[in-house]
Amino acid sequence: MMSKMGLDMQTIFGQALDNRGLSRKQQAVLNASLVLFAEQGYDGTSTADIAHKAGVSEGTIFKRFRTKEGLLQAILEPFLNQVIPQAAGEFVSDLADKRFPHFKDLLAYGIRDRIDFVTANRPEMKIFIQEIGKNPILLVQMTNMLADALRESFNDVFKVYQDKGELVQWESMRIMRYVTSVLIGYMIPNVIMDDMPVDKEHVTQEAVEFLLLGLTPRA
Amino acid sequence: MMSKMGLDMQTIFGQALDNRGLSRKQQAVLNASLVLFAEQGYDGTSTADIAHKAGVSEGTIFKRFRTKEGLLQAILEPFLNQVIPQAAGEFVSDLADKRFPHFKDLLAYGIRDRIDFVTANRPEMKIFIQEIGKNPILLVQMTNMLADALRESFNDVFKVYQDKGELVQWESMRIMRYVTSVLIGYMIPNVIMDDMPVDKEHVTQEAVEFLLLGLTPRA
Amino acid sequence: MMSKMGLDMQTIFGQALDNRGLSRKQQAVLNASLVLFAEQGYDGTSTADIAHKAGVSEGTIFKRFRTKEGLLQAILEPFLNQVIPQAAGEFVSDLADKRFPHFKDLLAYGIRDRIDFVTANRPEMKIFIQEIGKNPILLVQMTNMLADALRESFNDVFKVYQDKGELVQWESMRIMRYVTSVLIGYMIPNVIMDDMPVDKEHVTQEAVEFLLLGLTPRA
Amino acid sequence: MMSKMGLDMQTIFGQALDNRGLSRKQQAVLNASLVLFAEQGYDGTSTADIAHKAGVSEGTIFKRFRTKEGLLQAILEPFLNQVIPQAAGEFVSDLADKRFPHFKDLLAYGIRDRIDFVTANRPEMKIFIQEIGKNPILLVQMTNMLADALRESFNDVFKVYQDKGELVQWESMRIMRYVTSVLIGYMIPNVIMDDMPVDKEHVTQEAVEFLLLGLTPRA
DNA sequence: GATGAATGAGCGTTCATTCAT
DNA sequence: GATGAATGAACGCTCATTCAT
Repeated sequence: MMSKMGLDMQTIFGQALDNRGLSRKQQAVLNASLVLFAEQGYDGTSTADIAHKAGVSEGTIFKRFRTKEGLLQAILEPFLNQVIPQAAGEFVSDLADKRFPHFKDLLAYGIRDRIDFVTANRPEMKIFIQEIGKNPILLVQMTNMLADALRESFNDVFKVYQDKGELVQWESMRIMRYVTSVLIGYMIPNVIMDDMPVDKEHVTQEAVEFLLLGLTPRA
Repeated sequence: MMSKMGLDMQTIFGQALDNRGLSRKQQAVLNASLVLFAEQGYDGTSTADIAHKAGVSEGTIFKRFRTKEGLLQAILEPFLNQVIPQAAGEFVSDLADKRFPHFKDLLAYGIRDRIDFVTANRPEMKIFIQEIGKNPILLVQMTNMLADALRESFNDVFKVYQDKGELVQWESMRIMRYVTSVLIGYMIPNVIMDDMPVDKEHVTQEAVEFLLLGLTPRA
Repeated sequence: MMSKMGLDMQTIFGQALDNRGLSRKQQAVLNASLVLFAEQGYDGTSTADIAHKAGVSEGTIFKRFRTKEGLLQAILEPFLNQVIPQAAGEFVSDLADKRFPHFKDLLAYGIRDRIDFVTANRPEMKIFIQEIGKNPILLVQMTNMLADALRESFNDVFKVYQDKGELVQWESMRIMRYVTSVLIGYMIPNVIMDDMPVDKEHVTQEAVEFLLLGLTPRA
Repeated sequence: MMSKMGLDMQTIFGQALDNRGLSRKQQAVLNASLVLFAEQGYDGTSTADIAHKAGVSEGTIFKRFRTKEGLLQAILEPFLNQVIPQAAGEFVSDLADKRFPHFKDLLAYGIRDRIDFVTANRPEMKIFIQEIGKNPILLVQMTNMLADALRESFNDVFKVYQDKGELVQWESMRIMRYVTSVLIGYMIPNVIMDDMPVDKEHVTQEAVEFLLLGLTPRA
């Protein structure tokens, strides 16, 4: 299901591809690209590398994906078509549905959830981060889209706790900025380093402790 | 206004280069590389691009810097081994010298100062960020270096306010993590986008408000 | 006339190449390299020259041969490891099979045969000579290889005539040294100069006359 | 003193240089070139290598020698201006002066002498051999010059022994060819390999034994 | 006379892309 | 649809040569 954000990736990437309908070989190409782009970077990976790892000929890559850039898009497009709905619509409605008794509970749940999300999408994250360096517009577009899509939903979610006096009366995007910043601060080394595991409970506990302090109004 | 720490990167960087006896043309090569690597990435910049922008022949680049990689190192090495440690050391001793009456004052001063630092070193920052994607060890090295260099100093600085009951009793690196994360959250778009200015006072005021809340012990 | 030893280098060389599955274009690359390396030397020949002469793109060279050095090896390796040992082995067993009545006959036959061999492999010879100047170990390796392979065979062949009193009682390699030296003395200008023909019968007659004198025991 | 052969090197090399009158730095350049060209070949040696080994600037090389090719000429020209006179005029008149009682004595003396000569000029020899591969005309020119210059002198020297019945009645250049070929056969590995010493007495004894046999008329 | 920074043409090599099979 | 040989433009880099000091 498409998120209600109506996030049209065509807008970002032009000819987005429907990855469903890919043959097994084409899937192998996509998997090989994902791993190699994440490991060695987009520029550091040759189409010959990809073809070899995927066990196909070089021609096969271009038959389907037209250009090397098209391969990158085929990787990032579904990532952005799921990341954004999930990080946005599903995530926030999930939070709303849960009707946590206290903001603290919501925070802990949300942080654990996002740690899982990042962990599950590490290669795509890494590729995305590297691409942002070269194409910064990606970052702004995604940020703006997220902001537009989530502001109202988070307004609603947060209002409950703000009314209870459990959450500062800042606008929801400012609150999200701090939560996100702290989370990123903990996760960046884990995303960038392939072999650095994350202690989910420890991170969650520390982050919640700090954020709760910073986001709870003083008496 | 530049921070009074004397954090003038032009000065530090310039001296480092003078020490190497770089000629005007080689300086031009370094400047062109700095701009182009930041704008288009290392891989996206050809040595012909650099030579053209610097107004020199391609041979001139290799005469002094041996390889394209050597050019990157000539940019990052002084940044990592001289600029950052020096700036960090000066920063923390500066904070200690100032003997701010309250943690709030220290926080505001420090944040403004680091915004200036980032602003003054935007191209190097951007190149560094991009390189981290390919060579994650850089990140670990820098983090460890800074942690080793600053832990004790910050322990001392923070202890004053912790004793006064103005600062939570966390270890200094944890406190720094949150300050840094929040600051990075505000500055990343500014570093990555060439043309996105930062509203220093607004960012300082917001960040201080949140961090003060999150780092002040509850009654 | 080609020697009946079947010393058809085209055949041997060609098979070696076929075994590698070289396409027609790659064959053209090898042929062009052979001619150009012999004419202008390895260093004096650019890969662009080779590509142009072979009627292929420069990329084609590197697809199969990896490096320019690889091209040289693809020429010399079969020459050294297949052509020369095979030719040497066939040569000596051929000499043994013929059971010439007198050493004089053997000498004349062998000299004519080796003149044919050198004539048929002039380009490879020339390249090999030039490479020896840079990489002298090649010479030692080949000399040792030939010595090991041929000593005993020549011992047997020569013994017949030594027992008859037609050949001095020196060890076979010393005898070979003189035959080879004289032959080389006659052939070197022919190998080095592209357009200098050799008068096979005249050389044979002169060389046989001298060698016979020098290798026949005095009464 | 110029040899009486009147060997005008100008003819071969155009602008031959008078190496006398070279400053100490220029001599250092020449020495460095000699060693490096012999060690790594002409193409394998850069002018930067030479300048560094000679302890001068690159400009100095070109001030005096115009081009890298000019350096090669400055090395080979005196070699050819001494080698040829010495190998020719002085050598042959020396042989004549000695008035050896038997051809055998002349042969032994001459071979020892040429071994010494080759040993003393190994680097130049090696460079010359390498250059012949690229510029075969050098070989023909030198061979013809030697032949023209020496034929009559050797005719005279050899006639003494031919009249005594100690030497075959071949023309002197044919006799020289065999002596030279055998000597070259023994010396080539020594010239090409830097570290391969030559057993002068052993070589002399073996070579004389064979050549005497081959060049003495049968009863 | 000597320097060495600078040059720029040319090199070997890579690689995304095409296309005949 | 898949192949992989072939392409050719572009790359990083070398090096003989020049020239202002």
